Amino acid sequence: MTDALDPDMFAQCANVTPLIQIGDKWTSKIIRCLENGPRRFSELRVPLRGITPKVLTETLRAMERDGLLTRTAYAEIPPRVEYELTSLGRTLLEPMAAMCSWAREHMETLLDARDRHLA
Amino acid sequence: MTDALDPDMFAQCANVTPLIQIGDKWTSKIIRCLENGPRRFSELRVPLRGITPKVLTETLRAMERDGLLTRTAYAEIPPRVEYELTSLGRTLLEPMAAMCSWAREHMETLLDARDRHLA
DNA sequence: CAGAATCCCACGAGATACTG
DNA sequence: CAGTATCTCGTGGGATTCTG
Repeated sequence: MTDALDPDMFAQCANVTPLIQIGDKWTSKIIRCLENGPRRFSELRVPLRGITPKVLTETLRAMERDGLLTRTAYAEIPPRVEYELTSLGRTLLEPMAAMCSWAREHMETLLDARDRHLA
Repeated sequence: MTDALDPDMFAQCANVTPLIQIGDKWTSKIIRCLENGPRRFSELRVPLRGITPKVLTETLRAMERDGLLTRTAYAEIPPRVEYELTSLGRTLLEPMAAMCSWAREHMETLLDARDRHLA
């Protein structure tokens, strides 16, 4: 059902994230990663380009605490843990879509203005 | 035309801002402050509860650089400076409304989950 | 009034190494 | 594989003081 995450799925978002953000630096990206179903810890690390395990753990714990996602650990070897958006977490997809839409429409204008100001 | 800003206009947003944010800590609040027309430096300081002049200046300069607002200085004594949203800046009002709407609907649920997790 | 100049600090987040 | 445990550091943002 869920295909592998695109390693470059955030390549275009480099400038967007600092301007419009949900939660901390990584929260909104994690939400997008979980949009199509549960994902494993290692799976998330791929598109989140070089996030350290420590920071990923911290972020996931905070999101779990806020009821945005659930953490499910399977007693297997090797261990497997899956993260999945809750219904509350999924409600964030809507405002996020609005922000992405804004970014697609206006981000270039903003970056142009910024560049012009450097000259 | 524009009434004075409500000093407590952000009283309810204390928990919302850290979760959903545009730009840095103050940007989204400044946008709201300018929603109904131009405002002066001192006028902005009121609802922005204890923002220091340095930080306010930095934030306004960054927003000006990004083309979100314009700065107009009048050669008077005492000096008067007005800040006003550009059309680009006004386009942010729409995604902001979506986020505020989300907050109104779901923030309590989130804070409940957070509280429950502390127990 | 609208800032500029300094000084300062917490904390988000990265690097690195280790483990059940 | 899915984390912990430390250590470290940049910088966003605050406090304070001064000025055209």
